[in-house]
Amino acid sequence: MVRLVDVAKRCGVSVATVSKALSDKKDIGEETKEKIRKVCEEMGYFPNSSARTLKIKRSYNLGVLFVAEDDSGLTHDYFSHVLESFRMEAEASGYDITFIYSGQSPDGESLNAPVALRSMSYLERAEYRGVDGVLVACANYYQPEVMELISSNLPVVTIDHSFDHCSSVVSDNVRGMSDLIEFIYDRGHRKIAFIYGNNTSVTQNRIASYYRSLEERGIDPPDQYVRSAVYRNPKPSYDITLELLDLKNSPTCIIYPDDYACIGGLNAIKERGYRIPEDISVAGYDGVYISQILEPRLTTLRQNTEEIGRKAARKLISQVENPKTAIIEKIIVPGRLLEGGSVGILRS
Amino acid sequence: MVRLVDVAKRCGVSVATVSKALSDKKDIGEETKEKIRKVCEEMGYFPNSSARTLKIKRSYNLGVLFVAEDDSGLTHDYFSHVLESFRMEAEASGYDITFIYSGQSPDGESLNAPVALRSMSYLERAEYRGVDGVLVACANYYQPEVMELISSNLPVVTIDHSFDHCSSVVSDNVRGMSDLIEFIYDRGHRKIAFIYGNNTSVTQNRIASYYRSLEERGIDPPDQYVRSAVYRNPKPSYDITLELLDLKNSPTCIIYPDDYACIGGLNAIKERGYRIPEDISVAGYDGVYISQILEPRLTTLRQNTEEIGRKAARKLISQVENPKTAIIEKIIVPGRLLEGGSVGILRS
DNA sequence: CAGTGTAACGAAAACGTTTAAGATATGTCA
DNA sequence: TGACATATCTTAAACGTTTTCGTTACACTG
Repeated sequence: MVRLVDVAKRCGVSVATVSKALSDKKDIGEETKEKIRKVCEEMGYFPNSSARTLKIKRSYNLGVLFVAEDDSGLTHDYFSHVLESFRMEAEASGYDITFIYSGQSPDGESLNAPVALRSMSYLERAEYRGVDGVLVACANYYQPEVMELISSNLPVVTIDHSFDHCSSVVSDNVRGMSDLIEFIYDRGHRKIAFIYGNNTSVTQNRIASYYRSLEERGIDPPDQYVRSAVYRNPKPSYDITLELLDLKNSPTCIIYPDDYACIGGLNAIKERGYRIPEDISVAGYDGVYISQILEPRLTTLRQNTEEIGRKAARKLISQVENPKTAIIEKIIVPGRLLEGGSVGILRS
Repeated sequence: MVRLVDVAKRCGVSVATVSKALSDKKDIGEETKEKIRKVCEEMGYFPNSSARTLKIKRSYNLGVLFVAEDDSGLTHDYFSHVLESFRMEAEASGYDITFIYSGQSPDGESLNAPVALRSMSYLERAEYRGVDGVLVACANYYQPEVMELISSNLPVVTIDHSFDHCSSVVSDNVRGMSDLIEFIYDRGHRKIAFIYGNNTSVTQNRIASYYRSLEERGIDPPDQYVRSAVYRNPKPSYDITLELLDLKNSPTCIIYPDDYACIGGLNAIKERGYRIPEDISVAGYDGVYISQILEPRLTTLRQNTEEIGRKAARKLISQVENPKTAIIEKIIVPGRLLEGGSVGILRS
């Protein structure tokens, strides 16, 4: 590793001069700067981020806290897309990304681990690594550890959940659901069931929007039409779909918690020998890749994960760089309806 | 942030003593150690990783280089599972994870970025952040930048590609393909087509194993049965499937590059009005989640992503911690055949 | 009692930066 | 010409650790 002192020697100046030249301070002569830059290039100099972080207390490193409900972690379709986009935007601004997790090893037995690495909380971990800010994407925002992090004075941006003391980027679930209902209603459906996922604010918004959108159209769905299932899990949706199909007054369209759960429904429907969309219509949510390569393509609401990730990165970075002036706000990102072919036109 | 000097004052000892007590050196008295540990706990002391890294030149941080062919990055199903498992294992050993990427921002215009952040190569980035080792999972291992990293003296473990000067963890594609062929053959199929993906060593191994497994059974597949498509892309597989179905001597079973591509095939088959597995059989590869919730479940070869990620982490960490004695090796991880229901029994 | 060994701790340098404060030379102005 | 401002560079302290090398006190040995 070539250090400041190496290029200083080569240039015949002090390390301070080199340091200041590189950060373009105005008390260094222009031709000196030029020469230093040239030599740095030649020697392949790069600053040592640890030394730099230690001194200026800015690491240009962002933490990412990712705890999905089912431990799916990175493999979660929605979150991984958000993260990828977040990563790219952060990258473009010169930030690196480090995962944050509590260091509670199974046995506390990390033999070679750094000194005193008893389990840390998320916040402690973030401080230990000196990250400048943290992106929190997490199913259960009310864990004490998560709350501690969010309530700290570290810049934090949350995804799909809002607190009043930190910024958030949320997918517009209210609008998403109403778009879906509108589309389905316009195709003649009146008996629309909704199977929803785990209890989160996302789910609550979708349920509220479902009821409101129907109400606006003079529809009061029976209780049996609104059922609880599990995100990304086809089995509960499969079971409930069978029950819905067996109702005396069965729905003509079923909305699922997400595209994966929807596939459980598809299987139930096929099993009963019904065709989609001729005999019954279905709609998913998320618009994951798979939903658009199935036949028929799913009618679903694609959440704009790129935009969510990008805006989250921008917001977080702006908070890091302008701690005084950055505004705490809730950024709502609309999705887009993918028509697919799983919702049929109903005439009767 | 509470520092060493803070707990030193509180304990009435020097910082050196505290530092040594925490790393359990033998030249500190037992009761002193006990007291220091207690005070650290009370005050919530954690070391500053930057200072520590700067001094000891070990960051307890691992880099991850992820470049998929199609820029899917983290959203790549196979890699994201490997990474998740890698992360968990690293976490259990007290290591954090940071993404490595070249810092070439679109315009080189990261105004607030650290000093002199012109674009760095992967290696430079890794050195800049001081990571102890790097996991490389990447489609194109022959990019100069990737080669530079792999050829450096930084500990590196590669996934699904082997070089003789660094360790690798690879999925057993030879065995995987032969297991698949064996299963299909045993169910009576003799006309087995193989649509393969992009040209990588993984693909080459599968192709070779396909030919060899058939040869062992006295089968010499016609050239039209072995076709080139694209990983994770249903369209080419769709097109080729139609062509295969239209052959005079059409196959009774088609093996696809992966489960996603297989879905393209499924659509083609449905379009022709054939049933699976009654009229034609199909097999995927990977065993992704979606493949097991479709109806019929895909017959596919599940790659053991957890094991691959875990072994990669163990290997990398062992190389980091025992630079002298760690063995450079190629670790081969077998997959497991998932029977599914997409390969039927052929009698004639 | 002089010498030696050992246990327990501290002083200080070092890691590679940044930056406040100081130093030097040069130009400007009254 | 002396005072002062300005431009350019250097010195040195600081960031929070780790670790080498002392130092001190004490016990033991012959």
